[in-house]
Amino acid sequence: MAETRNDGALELLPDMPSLEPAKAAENTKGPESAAGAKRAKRSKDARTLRPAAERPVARIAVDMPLAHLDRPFDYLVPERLGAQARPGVRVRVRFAGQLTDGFVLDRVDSSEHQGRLSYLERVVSAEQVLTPEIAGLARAVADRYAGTLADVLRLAIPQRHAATETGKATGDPPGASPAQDPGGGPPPRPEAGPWARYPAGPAFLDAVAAGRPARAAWTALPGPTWPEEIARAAVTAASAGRGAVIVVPDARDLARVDEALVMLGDGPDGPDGHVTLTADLGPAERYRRWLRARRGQARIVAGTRAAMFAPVENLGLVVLWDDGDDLHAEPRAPYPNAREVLALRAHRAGAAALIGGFARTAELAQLVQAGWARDLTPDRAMLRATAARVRPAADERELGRDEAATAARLPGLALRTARAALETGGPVLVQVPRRGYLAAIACGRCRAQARCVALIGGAPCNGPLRLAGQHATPDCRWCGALATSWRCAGCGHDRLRAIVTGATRTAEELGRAFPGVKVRTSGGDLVLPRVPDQPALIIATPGAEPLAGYAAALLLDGWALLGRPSLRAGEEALRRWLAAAALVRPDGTVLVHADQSLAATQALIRWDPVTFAERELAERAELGFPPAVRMAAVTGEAAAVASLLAGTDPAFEVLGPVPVEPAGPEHPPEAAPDDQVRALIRASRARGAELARALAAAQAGRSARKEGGGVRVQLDPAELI
DNA sequence: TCAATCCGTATC
DNA sequence: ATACGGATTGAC
Repeated sequence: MAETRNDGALELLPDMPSLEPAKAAENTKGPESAAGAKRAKRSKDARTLRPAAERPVARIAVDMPLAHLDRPFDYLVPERLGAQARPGVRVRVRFAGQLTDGFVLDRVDSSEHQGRLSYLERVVSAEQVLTPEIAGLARAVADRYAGTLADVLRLAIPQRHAATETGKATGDPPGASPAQDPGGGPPPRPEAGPWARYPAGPAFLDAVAAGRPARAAWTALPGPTWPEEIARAAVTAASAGRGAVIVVPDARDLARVDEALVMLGDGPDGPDGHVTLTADLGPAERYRRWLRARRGQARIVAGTRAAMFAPVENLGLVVLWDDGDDLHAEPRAPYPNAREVLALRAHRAGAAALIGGFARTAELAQLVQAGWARDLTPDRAMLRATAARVRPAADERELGRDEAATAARLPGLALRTARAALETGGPVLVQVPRRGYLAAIACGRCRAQARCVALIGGAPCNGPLRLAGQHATPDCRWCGALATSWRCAGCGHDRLRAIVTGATRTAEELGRAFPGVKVRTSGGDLVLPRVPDQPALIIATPGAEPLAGYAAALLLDGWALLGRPSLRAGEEALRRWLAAAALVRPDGTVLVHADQSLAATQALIRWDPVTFAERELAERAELGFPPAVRMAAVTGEAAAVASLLAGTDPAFEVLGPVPVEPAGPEHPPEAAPDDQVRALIRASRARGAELARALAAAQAGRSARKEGGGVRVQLDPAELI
């Protein structure tokens, strides 16, 4: 594999002649130092070891987090490891005198390196865990995000579990059952199933079956069929002898995709079957499943975020469900997003891509606008037949201005809608943005928000108070202190009123409004997977909605979703609403409690996420925000950020730096350490790669000069404002 | 004159 | 990050 990279980082390094290690031998009688040991080891190696006859040089990706050392290093392969040290295996090498982990990227005839090469210390295992495809992808992801290959490889390759490699620990001899033969003859036309409901659905499946790299920006029809649609696409790829990678936001979605794959006859762990990967598997099980994919025993890998790097053989399709979910953003450096990684991966591998959900992100709209992906969306007639009717709960009480009044009671229309739906015999979903009882409370007289007066280091904590139940004592969301005998700091009043009503309180109120109707809550620690299609009120926080065929959904407190101080507030609100509305039967009703003049509300009423995303993209272009442009966030101590900015091309537009979130009413002070600043750097999309390269070079320079203070570089961070 | 310490540079 | 080599200090 050709491990080339754009060498912005290397240009900063002085081109020093290598040291001749010859004089090392003279010094060996010195004190027993590590250095002496290293020299002794090296010269002993040189005397006793011979390089392998075939391709004696191994190019190694060393597990070294330093930005200026992010390049392959060459080692000699000793004769005894000649057969084992194949590309992709884990090795131990002596690097700067230390034994370090690494991967063999390639075996070559000779090295460009001027100095003398060390020998590989040992091959950890013969398993070729780093495939050429993943090695290339990891390099591309590191470059895209101004990060290091070592960081990406740590995300991509699970920890080794030695016993699992031999199969002894699992009692699961690989390849024990006979494999069905996928080859032979032209691919039969795949059965479209639910894809027949999309104008471009059958054509997309045909392309996957034929191995063409069709790339679809998918808007899923409401209802429970999306897992089957994903499974059909994946099975189509597998039947054509290609691999498929499916990434979903969480374990719940994964269970549904898993179920759909089984339903289509793709048994888990079976030959040519699929495996599922989640973060909560133990190291042994995780490695076992991952190895099944790597060894070509499972053509389909479905999993959460980290599965985006799963090494399936002969990749033919990548699938990403609900690409707007923030769980798709990796929180560890270099902070890659599953959508970007899978798009990059499909592009590099010549694989098809199926990316989307009920909603559409501005990022996916951008991929369509750029011509990279094509719309895979239902037509209006099919939508009308499938989606529930959405109505706004126009609110007489000045939405948003008097938050307390808005949150305190349910709109009358919502109660009437729920009552009518319950009479049809189905469950009613009530989506409430916040969990708990009262998530925020205020003085009953002057309406100032109730805040914590506990002293922390001499200063009042000032955190927001909440109420865990009707008769509970208010406690602080930041420090947890109980506010016994609370009194308003402003006016001295001692009665509280609600500002933000949570799911628990809503459940309580609905229970009173509908005596005799079963009320259940789902959210937080207790998520109900599914509820029966019987009259009941199901109160859920966004993302925790139990599966059911709901007769109605009430989407409450939309202002709380839309009012968040985020660039993506509208997009996120629509995404959560559509996810809930998609669970409602076609003849059911959805009531959205939000200002109907807002674009997100309109998009829900018309069930038109595509136009909304296009408009969102146009607005971001006007504001100069991603994905219309490429943006980097640089965070750290003021001096460190300044030095990094000094090391990047002054031609890029720099916003800031500004102090990071001065401890404000929204976040506890600990979340924003003093002296942290953040700068944003903006580049046109055309210069995006250049920006990443410049930032990587600046990081390399800082690392080479051992400048202190970490600087976090994030490209296109999810939350800009 | 020798060793202890600091700096700069390289890490195959 | 270490780990070196060479320069620089400081005490005999």
